[in-house]
Amino acid sequence: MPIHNHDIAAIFEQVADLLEIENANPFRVRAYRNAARTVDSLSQSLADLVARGEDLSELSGIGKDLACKIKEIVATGGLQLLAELEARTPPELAEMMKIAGLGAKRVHLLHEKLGIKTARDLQEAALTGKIKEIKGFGEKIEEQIKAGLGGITTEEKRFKLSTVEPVAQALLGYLKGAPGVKEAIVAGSYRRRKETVGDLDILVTCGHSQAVMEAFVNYEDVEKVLAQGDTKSAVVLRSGLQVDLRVVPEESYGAALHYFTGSKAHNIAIRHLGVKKGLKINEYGVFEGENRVAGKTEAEVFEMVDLPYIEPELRENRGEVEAAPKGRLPKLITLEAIKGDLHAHTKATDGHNTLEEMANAAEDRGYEYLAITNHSKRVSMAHGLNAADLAAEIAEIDRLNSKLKGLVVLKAIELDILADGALDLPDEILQDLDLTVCSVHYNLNLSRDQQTERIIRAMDNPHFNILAHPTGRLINKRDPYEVDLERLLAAAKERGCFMELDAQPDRLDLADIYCKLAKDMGVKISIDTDAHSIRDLAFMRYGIDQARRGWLEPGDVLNTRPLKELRKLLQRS
DNA sequence: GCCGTTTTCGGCCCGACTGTTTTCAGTCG
Repeated sequence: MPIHNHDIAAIFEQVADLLEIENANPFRVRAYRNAARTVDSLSQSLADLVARGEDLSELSGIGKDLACKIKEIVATGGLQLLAELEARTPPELAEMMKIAGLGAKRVHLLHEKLGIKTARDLQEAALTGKIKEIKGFGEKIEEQIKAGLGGITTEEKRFKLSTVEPVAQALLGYLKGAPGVKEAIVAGSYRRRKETVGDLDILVTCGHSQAVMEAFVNYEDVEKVLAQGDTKSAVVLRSGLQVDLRVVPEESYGAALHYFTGSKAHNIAIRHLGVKKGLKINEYGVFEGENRVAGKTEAEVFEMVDLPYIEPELRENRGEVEAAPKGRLPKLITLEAIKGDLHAHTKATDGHNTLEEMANAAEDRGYEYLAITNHSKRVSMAHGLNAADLAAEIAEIDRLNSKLKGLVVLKAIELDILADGALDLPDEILQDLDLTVCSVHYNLNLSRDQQTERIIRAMDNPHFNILAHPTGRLINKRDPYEVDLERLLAAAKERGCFMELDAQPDRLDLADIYCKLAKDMGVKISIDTDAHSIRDLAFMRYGIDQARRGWLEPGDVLNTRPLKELRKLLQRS
């Protein structure tokens, strides 16, 4: 079983939790949490890096000690330190920290004073009223614990960006209508356009904050008020989505927007630059001693630490803070740069619109081209096309193209990559196409090596152009299949193939960190909607969001090319 | 445990709200 970066990050998080409960040096705890974050957002596999003998202490937040620990985890699957911690401190205590109101200190006290080791112990203590008798605890905290115990096993709930968007926009509209509100904006991971959002952070400037806070907690969709103060309130909506509202003075708007947009790691890096220049940076501004020297706009904040403006999508502390002063920030792709969509279905298989309807909708979007990529025969569930069906579709597209003025429909197909790496239609028919997208739909459970080799074998076919939804993941539903993306990218580069960024909000596949890896390795990405209806063509903007998070510029993207140039790029060999 | 054009030792981002308190610790983001 290969060790994933995610597994290593989880072990470091667990170590951090247990150390914190043991009241260890808080900076040591932070070091483990920082390392977990670094490891989790790395696009290359640590197991591979270890195998290649690379120096892991080059990674930010990883020193000599943690580099050794990573090697230990890769070699043994576990960590001696964690085993020792778990022998001293019951691991279930770490789970308890997920209960609202319980942190490391209180969990430690529960263990020390009442001998609580498990969630069951905790429940019993809460029900028999023992908890409120501990000094520092009370009635309310005991109630919070009782209420929180039910949710202890559920995983951290994150909502898809596309799910949250209408909720956020409705609430934002409501708040903009509240008395005295001047500016209102959603910050946080929503503004960074992360594929999933844990909660909403809304920032408001206004005359009198109390009226806004009142309006906020009385919003019709609010189920529970978690906190209500003069400058900060928090609620849970009926959907379970938590929303935090912050009110700041106008002169602090930029600093607050920067602060609440995050990410946390980015903010820490920026503050670190501030500290070096003798500046204090917080949500109210940039301060030199007592004097506010900046804060009205975000650009001012960056300027104070000698940086150009950094786009929200880049603020993950994945190199943007280092790249910015060197003038090496990417000029991120925008929706307007897209000249066409290279993955779309029609009624001929599992789409909902006809060829002509799809073409007209694409033309309405101002596209130069649209590739029709219906499923091939192996995907029988979607009534995949056989060679004769495809021949008929090609003829139909030719007829349509002779009528169309502003748009060219490209003759294409979404081929299934069979378990042995063969493509599921004969080469004779494929040579009549403008391009192919190829994807894995079945046998998702192969080993990492087998899956990688299967796909590379498919790329060996000269008709293979674009690997569609390259990891097969469905956000919050299905993990990516095991595959060595770095090898796939190297193979694609060698053969003149491309990777898709599938813009379906359920997929967003490739993920941001792999888009950046592809860019770094010189493999172009095709941002496609995989549309099954004319409405789905609008998913392109989610793909753009993800591409921007992956540092992609127009030049890194295949379908920013005019048709003539696109055709040239699709010619292999 | 990490990190270094002030440092290889001594720093490490910062503020709001809540609950249990009589001035503050803990939690959270």
